[in-house]
Amino acid sequence: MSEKKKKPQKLKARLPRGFVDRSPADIRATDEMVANIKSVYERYGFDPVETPIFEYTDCLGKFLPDQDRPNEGVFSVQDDDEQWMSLRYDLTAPLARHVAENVNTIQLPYRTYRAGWVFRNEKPGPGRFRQFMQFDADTVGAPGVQADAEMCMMMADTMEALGIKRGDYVIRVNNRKVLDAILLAAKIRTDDDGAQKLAVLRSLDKYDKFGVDGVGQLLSVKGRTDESGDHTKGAGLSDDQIDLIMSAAGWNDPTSGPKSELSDGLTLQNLEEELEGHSVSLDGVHELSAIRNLVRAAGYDQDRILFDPSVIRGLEYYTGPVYEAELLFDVTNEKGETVQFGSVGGGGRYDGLVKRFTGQDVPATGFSIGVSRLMTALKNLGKLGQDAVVAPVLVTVMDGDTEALGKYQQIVQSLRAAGIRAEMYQGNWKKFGNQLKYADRRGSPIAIIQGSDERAAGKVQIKDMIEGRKQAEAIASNEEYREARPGQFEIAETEIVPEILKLLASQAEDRALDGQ
RNA sequence: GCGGGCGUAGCUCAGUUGGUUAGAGCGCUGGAUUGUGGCUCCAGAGGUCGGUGGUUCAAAUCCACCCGCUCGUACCA
Repeated sequence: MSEKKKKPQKLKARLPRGFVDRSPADIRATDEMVANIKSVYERYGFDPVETPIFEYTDCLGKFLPDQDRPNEGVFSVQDDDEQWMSLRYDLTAPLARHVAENVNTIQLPYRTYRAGWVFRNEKPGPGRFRQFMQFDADTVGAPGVQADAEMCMMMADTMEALGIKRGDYVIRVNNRKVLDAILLAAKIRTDDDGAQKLAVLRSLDKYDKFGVDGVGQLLSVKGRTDESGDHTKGAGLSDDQIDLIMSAAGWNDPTSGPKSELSDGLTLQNLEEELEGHSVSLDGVHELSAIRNLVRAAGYDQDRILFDPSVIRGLEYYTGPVYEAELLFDVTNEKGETVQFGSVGGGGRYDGLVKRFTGQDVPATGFSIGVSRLMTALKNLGKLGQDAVVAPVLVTVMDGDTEALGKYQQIVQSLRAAGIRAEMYQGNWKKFGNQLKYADRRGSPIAIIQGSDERAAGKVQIKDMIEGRKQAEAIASNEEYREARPGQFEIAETEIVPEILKLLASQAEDRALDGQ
């Protein structure tokens, strides 16, 4: 056998799927967004609180099946005492734990917000990650629908604070009790552990995606087959049952429902009429009407807050009003395709979540914004990163002796003291060309050059990198190019700070003009 | 989870019916040029052809399984 030369196996650098490294631009955009959201919540009188990213698995939710492996979908590890801990998958369950644990010291109603990373161990997709940021606001200990109405208004205000125009978003509101009443009226099976109920809710949730016909198929016995030939089993309802649900939701009436001209008053009226004849509870409808009256009185019209029976949200813990924020404008992704963006946040009333710990009723309502997701949309809308951060001014190094280096440091510090981003070149200074190349690639607006001649004369060369690039286009030969030193001028050392400030201001002005 | 498509250099891709040493462009490094980015020219580095096994005299190419990416679907606290 011929001996193949064996190379040391290089370790493959790789990121677990569904996770991303965040770029400077992303981090700055997120910070900007989070600050905007925060200012709205603060104005509404909410205070921050933060919980750790790990919790004991049993505190996270009631979703733990009795298996030796904690629920799929969450990242879990065992502590050294063998207790299961999990990375949180939302911010609501940890908040419920926090409130339950501190119920004696927390003044209810407790109005609180927090932003944080959450983790889901699921299949990632475009815009869906296994680590993403949520920004939540909750009112704990508030039983009335006023609290829900406030949440809806605050969500609407948040959208606008982020620069999303009125009409480009809508807050859709529904009520879990309404859904329950409709399902009761339609005589959905109750002897199957809620399987049919879940199937029906999931079908209704697809209204946005598949429309009336698609939902009808999903509700029926036969189910729905998509383009790829994949078949989804139906919920098994009769035509009469489907009819009842459709007409309660108002989907067989073109003047009602979410795709109409936003006539949510009709939707509510229609719901009430449909449900009245079936001797089921009208509480849900009445709650929705109350929310409607509250938000309308506060000036939030149906172009901002709209009632929509297709809003389902999480199937597990919501007990009353549920709401979600949807973007209405088209989002184009980096491949140039138009993407149906849909919901960027949502929430609802979860009256049972704290009670799991305390046994006492602690009604709560809150919502969550998908920060990463919303950021993608805003980026595409051009609402973020408008004023990109200008790269630092580069002080180049011509001589490596202590005296010269000291001088460069002194220049850098004087710029910094004046509030100018500045840095001294930290690579191999002996290749001067590389220093300017570095400045160029890095996007530095200005390079400062001081060789021994300049130092002796108390002068520095200021090189306007942007102007230099412009002038270079007219120069063909490299010799001439070097000779010309485009965009460069000499000033006295003492003038560095004012000259740099002046040049930066003029560059900023040029950028502003270009942008128009 | 289920179904389709794809996987060749850092990136975008070519690679004939299975046939010698797997190529290009861009990028990267060095040089022309010890104090000036761009342009131009020269040179160089960089590959387990996603992995494993199989068929064959011979596999980047054919087959099986696995992994990854991607599209649809299911699930989504």
